[in-house]
Amino acid sequence: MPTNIPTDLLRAFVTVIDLGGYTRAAEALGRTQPAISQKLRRLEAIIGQPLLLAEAGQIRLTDAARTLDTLARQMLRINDDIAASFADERLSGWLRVGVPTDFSNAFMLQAIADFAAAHRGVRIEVSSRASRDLRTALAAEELDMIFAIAPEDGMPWLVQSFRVTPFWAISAAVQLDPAAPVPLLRHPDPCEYADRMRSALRDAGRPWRTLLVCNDVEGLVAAVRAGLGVTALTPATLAAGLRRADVGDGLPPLAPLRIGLFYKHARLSRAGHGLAQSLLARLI
Amino acid sequence: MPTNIPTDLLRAFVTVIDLGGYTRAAEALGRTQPAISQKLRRLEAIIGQPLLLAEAGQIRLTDAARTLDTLARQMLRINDDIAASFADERLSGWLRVGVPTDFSNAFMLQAIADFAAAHRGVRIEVSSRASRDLRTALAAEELDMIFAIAPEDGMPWLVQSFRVTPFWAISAAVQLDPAAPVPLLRHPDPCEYADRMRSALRDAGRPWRTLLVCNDVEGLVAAVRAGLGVTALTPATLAAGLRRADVGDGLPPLAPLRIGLFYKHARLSRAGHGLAQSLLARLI
DNA sequence: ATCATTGCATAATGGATTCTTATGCCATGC
DNA sequence: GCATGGCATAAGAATCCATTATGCAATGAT
Repeated sequence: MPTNIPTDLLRAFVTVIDLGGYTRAAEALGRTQPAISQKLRRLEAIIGQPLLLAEAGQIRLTDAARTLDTLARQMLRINDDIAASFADERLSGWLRVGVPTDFSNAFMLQAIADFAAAHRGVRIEVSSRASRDLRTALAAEELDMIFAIAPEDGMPWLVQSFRVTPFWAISAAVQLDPAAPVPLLRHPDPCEYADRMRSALRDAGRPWRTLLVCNDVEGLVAAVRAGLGVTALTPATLAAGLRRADVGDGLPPLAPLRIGLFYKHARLSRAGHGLAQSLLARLI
Repeated sequence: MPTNIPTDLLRAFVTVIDLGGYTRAAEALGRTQPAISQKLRRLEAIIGQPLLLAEAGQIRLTDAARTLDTLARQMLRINDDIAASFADERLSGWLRVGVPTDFSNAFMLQAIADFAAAHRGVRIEVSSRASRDLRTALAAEELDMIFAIAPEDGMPWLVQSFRVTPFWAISAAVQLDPAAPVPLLRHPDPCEYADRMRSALRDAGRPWRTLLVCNDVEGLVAAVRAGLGVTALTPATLAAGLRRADVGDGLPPLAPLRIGLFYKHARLSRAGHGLAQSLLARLI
């Protein structure tokens, strides 16, 4: 007989974190402040460890709380999926979505566009920046929902993550000279893909030369297609005229990275949950 | 303010399905039969639709119930993950795990072996069969937990699924003759990979010839390495001496398939949940 | 330094929820 | 025709949970 963790306790937990206080969480959830206090206490009793430390007007998370935070958000996402599956209401609202520059590709935009087409009442504003800027923007509530690279050691507001393995892309018409340094085309630093290309080459003892630094993926793809050099792409960004390159071309495999969906449950509208569900269904 | 779906209602729901009756579910959950009845009624009130129809000693699921079943199991899996995260107990027991023949590769076995090494009290018996046989075995409770190909139209006991995109593998030393029929190495029918290879070739108007039919992946890989022909592999099964082949080699892309983890919540021990969690963390 | 303010904890009460016991109903099978 | 197994329903009892009222600690302003 497994332990059932009441959903409303988890909801209270993440709401307190999202809104930074018991009193504000109580307002948002339509309860009084002592009710939230008791919910947190009951949750701590179930978990068997303290979770939130009230400290100088700030909420501090224990280690257990950080672990629970990620899992609780996953569980609430499914809860909201269930609710949405049977609600059958017209979604509407205004959503500010952030995607990393190196992932703002046709695939993601297509998925968002499809959702927007299916829910005409939802206005979506997509903003494309570096992952770390996206996380700052989510914290500051300038964005409602972001996809960003997820640090392996965890980070607040992570709802779901999935692995993406980048690979080398080269023009279909070109063979790499194994004697010459690898001609690298990449995004400007800081960039997870650039990091992975360099560390893979470094580990393999293969020299390289950066030939082009370009902000958007389309530019890199065009340059690769023109035969200028190689870059790291993902299955979603591999375009016509390009092929994967691998050990056969003298290029070492690239380490996988982890993309995460982040949002604050207490801040996201039903339309936001709908979009999250729709995107994750296509991504996983 | 979103709807919180009480975890215990979902637990009752899947337990009734898993054990095929209210009375048996009541025993398993340590409640009386009317308590389970009422839980189900409350869940139906939240969902807004009838879920289970008692019919001739059998439980029949409505369409809504089938939808809910998958999501409820996902939510309970996370619930049990949370419980396991803070329980910190020695796992022990006996687990019968099923993996599809075309997925019983080193990667999966390694992951299972790692878990077994970390939890010495758990004895694991891995059984490798065709996906459809695995599902029958799960239904008959000859297996506790299976990975199997998930039909797109849903199927009972699906807890989590993820996409796998197969690709063509060819010996690194060989070029395919574009004029000749594609030399196919494959598993015996029924096989999802074989289906995908044939339908991709058929759609592309490319003729093929089956050169070898072999039950296990290792045999196919050896044959591909020897230069006999091509087969469909996944990232986890791609071995040394092999390379991906793609449109550049005259081979059309293969359709992705969906692998699912299936188990009956009411039947799976804590050790089983631990293994599920451990495997999914490495797969997603 | 003092006092008001903000924010969480705690106690006690009332109400709502949910379990149990008791019982009824409807199949199926002998 | 009657017993049996299995779910539904009703009513009482126990539990759970939210509220009001109040206390306490920390912060910040005068």
